[in-house]
Amino acid sequence: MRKPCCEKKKTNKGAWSKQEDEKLTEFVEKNGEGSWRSLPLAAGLLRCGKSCRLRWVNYLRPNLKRGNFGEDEEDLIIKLHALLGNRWSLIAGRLPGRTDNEVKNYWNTHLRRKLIQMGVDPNNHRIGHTQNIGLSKSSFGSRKANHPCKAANSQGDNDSDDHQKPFTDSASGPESNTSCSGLPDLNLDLTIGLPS
DNA sequence: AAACGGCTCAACCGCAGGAAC
DNA sequence: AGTTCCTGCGGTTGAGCCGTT
Repeated sequence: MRKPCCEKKKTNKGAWSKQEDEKLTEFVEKNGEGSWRSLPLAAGLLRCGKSCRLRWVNYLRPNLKRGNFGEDEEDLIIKLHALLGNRWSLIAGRLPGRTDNEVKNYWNTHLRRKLIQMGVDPNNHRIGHTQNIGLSKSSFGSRKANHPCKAANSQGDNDSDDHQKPFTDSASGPESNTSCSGLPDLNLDLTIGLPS
């Protein structure tokens, strides 16, 4: 059995206080990101390392854009989701100043509904198939091959995909721009850079 | 003004992958 | 080669906010 990520009884949970934010910010600015597991102790925080990382990444990190998504951002998210499925970190990587959590929330609260209203199935981006709208776990399957395109194409190493590999190939193959989704030409330059 | 219901979003949970040993 | 540890990811939850009745 793997150890729990932190001593449950000794850590705070729930909303972060201002003091905790300050401690975390100060520590990370001084020592850099990483070593999340040992960070809480070193920074004097009664938090799980995971929780610290999340707080930093989603809220405290500098250069975070907060507030409403612009139309261009919405558009990009929809297009990227059609290609990548629920790979929020990859999608967020294309949106400067946005976090995966933010993108995921925005998708689930706004964009999914918007697509449904337009008669587009948010799961596979096909027009007209709006059944199984609920975000069931099965709708995308496991973390890997969690998109209809991937599932359909997942022979060989098609799945080793993402992180460093440019996307241009998957978007420009023989079936290129019409992609699996039946969407019209997305015409995206999806060369993925390393997330900063 | 109070009660209610829906919505939003920060935070948590569990899992998987890779690194380190 | 096998095991353990750490990190990152996606799914889910729940407190709080806001609009409606």
